[in-house]
Order: sequence, then C-alpha cells, then structure tokens
Amino acid sequence: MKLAPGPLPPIPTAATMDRLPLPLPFSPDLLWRYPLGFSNVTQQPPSSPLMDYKSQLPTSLATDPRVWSREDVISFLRWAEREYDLQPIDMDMFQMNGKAMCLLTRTDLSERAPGSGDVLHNVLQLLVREANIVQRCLPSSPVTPTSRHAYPLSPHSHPPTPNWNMLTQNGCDFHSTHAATLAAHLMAQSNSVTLSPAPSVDSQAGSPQHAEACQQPAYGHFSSGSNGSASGSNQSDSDEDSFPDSGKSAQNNTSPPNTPSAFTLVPPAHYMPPKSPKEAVSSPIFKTMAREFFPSESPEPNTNGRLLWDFLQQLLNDPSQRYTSYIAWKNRDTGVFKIVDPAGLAKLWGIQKNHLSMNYDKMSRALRYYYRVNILRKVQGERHCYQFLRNPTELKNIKNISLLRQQMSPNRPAPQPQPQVVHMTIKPEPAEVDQDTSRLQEFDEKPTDLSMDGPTDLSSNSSRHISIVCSPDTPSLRDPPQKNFYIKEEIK
DNA sequence: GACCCGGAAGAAGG
DNA sequence: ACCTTCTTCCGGGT
Repeated sequence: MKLAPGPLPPIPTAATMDRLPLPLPFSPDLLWRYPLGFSNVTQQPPSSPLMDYKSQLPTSLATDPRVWSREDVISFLRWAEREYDLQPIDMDMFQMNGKAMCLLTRTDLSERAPGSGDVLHNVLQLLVREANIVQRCLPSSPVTPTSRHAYPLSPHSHPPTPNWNMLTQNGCDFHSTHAATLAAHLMAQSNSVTLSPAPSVDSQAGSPQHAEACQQPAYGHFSSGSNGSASGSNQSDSDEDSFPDSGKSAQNNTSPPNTPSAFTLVPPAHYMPPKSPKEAVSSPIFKTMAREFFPSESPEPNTNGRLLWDFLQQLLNDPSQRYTSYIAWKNRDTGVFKIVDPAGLAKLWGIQKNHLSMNYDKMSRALRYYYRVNILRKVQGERHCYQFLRNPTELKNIKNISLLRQQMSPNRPAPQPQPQVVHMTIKPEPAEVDQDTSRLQEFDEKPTDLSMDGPTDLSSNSSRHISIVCSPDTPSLRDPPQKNFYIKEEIK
C-alpha cells in the first residue's frame, strides 16, 4: 500500500483557511500521511504488547503468517532468533511456507527448533489470531492481509498504529479534545490502513445492508433492493433540516468525516475508548461492531477512499454534520446536495488529494465527469446543487462494473435522468454486435466508465436506437429516485 | 464575473 | 503497457 506522505501540506489554519474547521476535518489517515506535522504524537510507542512485537517484525512480512513465502518464514525465524535469543534454528527444518508453518503444532515446532518451539508457536498463534481478527473485520479493506506486503508491520508502514497511539495516548495537541471520538473511529477501523480519505463506511465495510438493519436507509429508492444507506453513516436525518444554516457546527467539530457507521451506533457520550488497539479489537463492543458492519467474505471492492464521490459522501454523511458549511444535503432522500462553500470544499478536496491548487473550477470538472457515468447530475437552475444518482454501495462497485466493460456494451449511453422516454442514437461497436440487444437491460448492468474516451459521442449517425423507459418496480437506482430505469435497446 | 459545460492532454496510481 | 480517476487548462455558453 503506497502511502507517500509527500511534503507536508499547509495545515489549514485561521490564516490559511479561515473557514476550515480546525483541526483538520479529515480522516486520521491524513495525520498519517503527514506525520511530521504531528510528530509529537506519531512518536508514541506502541501501546500493547502485541503491537510491541509486531512493530519489530521485519517490515517485509505480512501480518498474516499464513501468507508468508518460504523466504518470509526464514526471515521470520531469523528475526525470532535475534529477538528472543533463541538457539540457532536449522532453517533446513523450515523449508515451508507460512501456511505450512502455522499448521505445525507446538511439539512440531519444538522438534524442528529445539528450545524455541514454544516461543515460535506463541508468536505465530498471536499473529494468526490477529490476522483473523483483522481479516474478519475488514474483508474488503485494501490492506486486508491477504497478500504479501499489503499489511506491513512496521510502524512506519502501518499507519493505524501511530494513529491509534496518537489518539489514544494523550500527547495529542491536535485532537486532544476529540481523542475519544477519533479513537472510536480508529477502533472501528481496527488495524486497517485508512486511506485518505478513509473509505466511507460502505466502501470500507462493503456491506451497507448491515448498517441498514440498524438505520433508516437514506436515498429512499437507493436503498431499495439489497443496497444500503448512503455511506451507512446517516444515523440521523436531522441534517436534512439543518441546511443551510447548519454550517456553524462545522467550525468546531473535529473528528473525521469518514466516521464509520459502526461508530455512529455508539454515541460518543456512551463510548469508552479502548486503551489500546488490541483492547479495541478484542473488546465486546468491537466484536459486535465487526459482526454488524464488517461481515466476512464481502467481495465488494474498496474504493480506496480517494474518490471524489466518496469524499463528498463522507462529508455529507458526517454524523455530526460538521461540514454542512461546505456541503450539505438538500434532500437526502433524493441525493440532492448543495455545495455551500465551493471554494472551501475545493480546498478540502485539494488537501485530501494533495493538490493544493485545487479550486472549485477544477473540482467541478471532476464532478462533471460523474455525469456521464450517472453517478452525479446537476440540479438545473440551482447553483452548486448536484444530485447523487447512485448510492454509495453502487459507487463502490464501480470498479467491478468497469471490469465488465470488455464484456458489456461500451457504448451504451448514459440514460437521461428525466422520467420520460428518451431516444438517442449511438455508435455501435463490434463488441456489442453479438449481444442480444433486444432484451431489456437493467440499467445497472451498464458499465460505468469514467474514462475520457467513454461513450459520449452521440453524434454518430450509426444505427443503434436507445429508448430509456421508466419502470416503477425495478431495482434500479436511477434518478429521479422514485423512478427506476431500464434501457430498452433495439437495433434499427 | 461567476457559474456551468465538455474537450483535450496529461499525471498519478494500480 | 494499460486503465481509472482525476487534474489542469481551455473555449464557449448562460
């Protein structure tokens, strides 16, 4: 996982960004990305014994010993030799990968490494246990330790550790008054590497329907079917009424916008932050959260949290509505939101992406690219008003959908949001010649393509005729929200 | 002048 | 090398 910290960006201050709420309204990952700015806290040592030894493991080793290669096993053994003053281990006895080594019993290990078997066994068991916890909790996390190096152990390559410590152990001038909130946030994230911004709950947990069970779904129609609420963190509908004068709250609150929905179920006032990550992940409340929000075996992709729509969703769905002075729902049910402070929001986005020259013009260009893939549309006649056309769960799946580009029609046009039959002609491509184009095609099967050479050329004089019709009873997610769309194609 | 649109080229990361 | 997702710049329209 690359997390190039890059140069330290100017932390928004009253001088540089007078409208920005301070501290940074970003995910703790931003603190990780720019650790120099928070050195006082990032230098905190690991707080749990587990973290202690983990942080000393070779950085090349994945957290889950079961994914280690032979070389990794040897590397681990050599490290253990040094670390625990073990008797020299005969590496020939460990010509196996990590999975095989984990299958060895304590006795097996003792036989192969006389005098060291107990230690090795204990360490391995701890690592496996830890990996199991993380894996169960964050099945779709980009850093779920299912592959090598995806989850480095070094505190310098493993953001959560410093973040956690930074937040759970005082010494944090930056967020001291909100440490509990952030700690809760991090607790919910467990040992994942939170990107910047951290994925919204949906994108991180990958199963918003679990949150839906506990919350009223947002986006009315968006939640139809199996999809869940908008980013899962809409634990309150009150912010719908807060606009436009709710911006004041944004000046004070400081916890990150990507607060997981798991946390939203636990009011901060009632939440006692764990003393350490280990305690956090092993605490009953965490296990409950994990069960609720991080079900195992989620195949859904992670958005990495760096996507603009995700960023906006996080701000919009901030449980504490801290960013309503930047962006706020006008109608959450329909996905309509307004950018209250275009310049400020653009700056936030720019900071998130480390493009400090970001402005609304550029950001809005990015937003306009969402038009063609029906993620977003402009609310006509209202300045700075846009509408999400897909819920976060769908958006999260864009990557998957994109993979279908080769198989699906790459030229299927983006249907118009108007609830009427729209006729348009698009240019066919060979790939779609074989398709049964007469069938009704569910809108959501359309590939989502953000690429610049997408199916936007409607000027062609080719022969495909597209009719977009409304269907009231299809599980689509088109706009307007109460309407669902199908694409009816027919070759002329 | 601000906002909005979309084309074009390119950067950055996967 | 290719793809995705922007970022940057721009000309044009409202």
